[in-house]
Amino acid sequence: MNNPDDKRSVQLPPDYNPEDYKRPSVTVDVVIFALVNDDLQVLLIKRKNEPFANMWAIPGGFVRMEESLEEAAARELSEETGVTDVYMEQLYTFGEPDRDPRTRVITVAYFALVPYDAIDHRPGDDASETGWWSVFALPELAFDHEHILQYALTRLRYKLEYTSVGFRLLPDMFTLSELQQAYETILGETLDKRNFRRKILGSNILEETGTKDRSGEGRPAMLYRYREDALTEVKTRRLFP
Amino acid sequence: MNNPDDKRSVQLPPDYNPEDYKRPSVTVDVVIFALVNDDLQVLLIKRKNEPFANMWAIPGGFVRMEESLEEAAARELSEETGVTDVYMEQLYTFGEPDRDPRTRVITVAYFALVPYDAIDHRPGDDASETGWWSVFALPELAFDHEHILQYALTRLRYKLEYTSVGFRLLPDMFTLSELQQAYETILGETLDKRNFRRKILGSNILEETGTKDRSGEGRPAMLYRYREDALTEVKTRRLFP
DNA sequence: ACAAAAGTGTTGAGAGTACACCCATGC
DNA sequence: GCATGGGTGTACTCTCAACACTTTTGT
Repeated sequence: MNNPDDKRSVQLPPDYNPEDYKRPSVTVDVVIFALVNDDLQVLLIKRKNEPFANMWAIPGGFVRMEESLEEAAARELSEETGVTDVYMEQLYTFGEPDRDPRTRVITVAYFALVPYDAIDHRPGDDASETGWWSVFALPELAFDHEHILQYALTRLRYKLEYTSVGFRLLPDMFTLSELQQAYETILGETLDKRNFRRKILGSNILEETGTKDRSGEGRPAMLYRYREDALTEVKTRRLFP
Repeated sequence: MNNPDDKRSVQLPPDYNPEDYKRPSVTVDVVIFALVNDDLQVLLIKRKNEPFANMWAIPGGFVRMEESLEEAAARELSEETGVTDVYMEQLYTFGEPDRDPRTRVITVAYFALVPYDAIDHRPGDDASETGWWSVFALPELAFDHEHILQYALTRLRYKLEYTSVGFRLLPDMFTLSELQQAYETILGETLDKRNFRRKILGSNILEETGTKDRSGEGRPAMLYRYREDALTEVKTRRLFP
């Protein structure tokens, strides 16, 4: 895999044209969110090379010439987690000239919501050290990744308020209490159980599975799943009628 | 430190592959909206060269090595309209490998809202033919620009529903009827006058200028201006309490 | 005085919010 | 039978949406 950090000098190709080399590099970075034990965490990679050696960074890499940005982001996600087919959306493109001290790098940032139980936890193929970090207790991050991560977190919270993507962080089947717990963890506030259930069920994005969760201590809870045919975006009240 | 402008050698990844080494070009495209005679229009440029010669396209250009994406977008806007300091936001980054048939071009799209009276209408310095086109009657566009433009229009309408950026298309001072007319033009629906005024004034983003518009036929209307200290984003009802 | 556009309130409906108790199961 | 979490309804408040007439000016 391309590691944007390991670089060495080579002679230029024969069809060298100075104009071609004044192009910025383009990378994709993917902020990968998951819920781990009622904590919202992100996957980070420990850098091995300068600059920012031994600091943590958001996973990412160069966009290849033949792949789309979405494909590049999905590839990065898959390489790090083994997961495909999860919720992912383009976040923003960061392109300050000095964000990478070596050269001009423009990065198209994505964020992904991954059910923790779907993640492949075997050591990464590129032997790089990865780790899950709580968004509430992050290490110092390389480049402008702190900024990107905070932006992603803001967007995730905002998105939770007017859509129902929260369940994308849960397993295929889940209880309403688990879903409510997820929302409370991410939004950082407690929600009323009856109102929460009324709104979620009223938005019609979930369906009962008919089975019940027997793992807990008290009364078994109905398991729900996402209705594939449902619209994720729940229309909120508009500013203008 | 590596010098990105070094013409004799460049830094490459360890698993160097000539295909990977080619970098995509990065451009910014700016969808420039203005209200012209109660019509929502965009500024387009007629292409003179292949591909898509003689077709219309969204103004844009390469990102220079020393400028940020925002600076590049502002520069393009200024070159085409002479306008600075208007509302502009990043829209989305489009990077399908085949969107430009010549080579890989990733474009960071912005959209700008320009008061029509602020536009410099002298012929462009680069002698390229530019024109304002109604978004409701567009010509065939080059590349994937039709897609970008429709995306921008969707975003603008969506944004109007939960923020109050509409007045960014109007002169410094404007009447509430003009503002309502702007919203109706963009959203494509009529709005109730009393409810509109109550909401706009209630959101506290405007202030009276104390002067009145004497140009119309009937009763002169109060002129308002944007309160510089106001928050543009009006908080809407959330999905979860 | 009349044409033309500006400006102004009220009411009914629906959604949001706050709040407390019974139910099903395992041990 | 008790501990544990699951599940349910109602009343009040507030925002939204629909609706028509008076006021100010120019001619």
